[in-house]
Amino acid sequence: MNSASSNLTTNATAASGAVSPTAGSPASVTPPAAPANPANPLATAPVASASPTFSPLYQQIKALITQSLQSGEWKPGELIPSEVELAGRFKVSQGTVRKAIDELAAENLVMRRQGKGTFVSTHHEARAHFRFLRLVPDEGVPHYPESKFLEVRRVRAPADVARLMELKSGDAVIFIKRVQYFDGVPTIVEELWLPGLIFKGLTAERLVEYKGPMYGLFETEFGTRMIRASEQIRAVCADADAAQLLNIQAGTPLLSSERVSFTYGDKPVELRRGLYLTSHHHYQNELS
Amino acid sequence: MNSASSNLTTNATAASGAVSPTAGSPASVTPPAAPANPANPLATAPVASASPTFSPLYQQIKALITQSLQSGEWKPGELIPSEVELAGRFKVSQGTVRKAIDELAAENLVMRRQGKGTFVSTHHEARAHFRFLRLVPDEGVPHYPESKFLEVRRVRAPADVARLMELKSGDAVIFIKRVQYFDGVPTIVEELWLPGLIFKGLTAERLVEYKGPMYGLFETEFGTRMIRASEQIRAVCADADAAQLLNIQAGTPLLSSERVSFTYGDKPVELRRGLYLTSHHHYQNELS
DNA sequence: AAGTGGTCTAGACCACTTT
DNA sequence: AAGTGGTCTAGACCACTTC
Repeated sequence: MNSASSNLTTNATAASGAVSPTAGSPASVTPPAAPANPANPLATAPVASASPTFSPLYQQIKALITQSLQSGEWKPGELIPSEVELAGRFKVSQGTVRKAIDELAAENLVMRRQGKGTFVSTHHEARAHFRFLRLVPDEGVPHYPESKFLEVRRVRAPADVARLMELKSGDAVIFIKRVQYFDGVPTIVEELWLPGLIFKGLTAERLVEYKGPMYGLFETEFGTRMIRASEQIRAVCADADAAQLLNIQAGTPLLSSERVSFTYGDKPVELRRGLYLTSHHHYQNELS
Repeated sequence: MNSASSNLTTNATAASGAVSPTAGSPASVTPPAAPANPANPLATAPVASASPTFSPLYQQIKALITQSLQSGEWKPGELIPSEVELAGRFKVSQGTVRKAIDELAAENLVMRRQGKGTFVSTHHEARAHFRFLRLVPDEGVPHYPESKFLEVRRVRAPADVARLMELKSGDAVIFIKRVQYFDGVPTIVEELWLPGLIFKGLTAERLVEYKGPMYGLFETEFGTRMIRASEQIRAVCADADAAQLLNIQAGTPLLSSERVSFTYGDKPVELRRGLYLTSHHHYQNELS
């Protein structure tokens, strides 16, 4: 319909100059020299009252912007077009674009910076690092642990892993096992499962040479950005393996966390099972 | 200044008719018959550039509304005045009131319902119940546990409790100990500390006869509404006392949670220490 | 000075609820 | 029909950043 890629439902494609809802006169019905003709694009379709698939314009704009984020048109860390430009592209007002971006910012998909513009969020940022790392020291300031990788293998997904990641049992996955150290003290034993299809070229070497959070590497090297995660936490006893790796006695109570991380479209792209030693650290959570 | 109780800083008191920023012409500089003179109330004070205490109008409105919530002018569950009415009261546009309420809704202080109005949030709601209860069964739907109260006493605050609740060591506090049962199975042992001053009339009888979440009782009977909490989670071993109460062996790993809850103004009003049995339940957390 | 996001206003109309 | 919140527009000006 429109020159731009706009594809707004039901109403859309209106809003430019003079598009009448149904068969009304082009730009009439408005007071003489009044402020303006809103050219309201929310005009419902001819007979479509009780619209079944009603979606506000700004939600449609939000979806379009999200598509551009997902497709990589604007990459993590980059500047996205200004509100004015997006408004022009989508043929809506700046206020509508603003509301769409407001929600994206609330979901941490983009970050606004007054005077500079709106940027695609990235895991390469101090700010983002602690959004998914909730284990903090009882004393002192939170900081990032060091990793030591024990295993990186291509395997077939066990049934339970496949179920949580919405794969088929036996699908190719990458299995990673590592220990994390805070100030030299082993504190976390972690096992990760990643879809083999997406993380094809992931090797132990790349993991080792990469400094910083793994989500940063995933985002940069594999174009897969984690945007949300769901975590289940329990208390368990250290088994012999964990005890040895964490240099503690078997039977020591540990925090067990099972996390499924999602990328755009609520697609699960990581299963992470961790055991946390909470003698000098704790899992910090804000309820609001 | 104003007829209403408005007390907006720096700018305020403008916005009615024609108030010029400094010494400019009353209602000039605008195009001939243009839409309107916004009578912008954000006009900075005469020489106050780089304003030290700049606060947007809607933040000031938000603070005023929060005050009314805190003072009990509008009680939990009640309808607050409409956006139009508040706009009139504060002498600002509806859009500004809307933005203030948007933030209050995002913080769960109020709830908007299209066509009906904006309501003060309350803990007497299925929706709110699980905002602070994160322990859910591995199988089946989340539901609320039953309580059995073991102790309700007035005591003097130990040093560690006083510190976390911003009281003085030795201040009067109410101590509560209870066990919670899911489907008859003891699963949570909890100790609560409440400021004696606020919860003066709280007795075991009232706790026992009250059905539903304690935060509901606190809100209704003591006018204290919990709006936020900070939680620290660890894994520990069950001691003899917990083992007996939960009907498990001493040494069984348990989730330990220490929660400080806050009311308006970030004032701590509850310390809650819980031990959770996570054999058939888990602590559910969404990272976003 | 120009460009960006941030705030504020005013007015229109839509969707929903209640009378 | 009236009232409420929800969406959309248009325009003005402010605060911040960069050139």
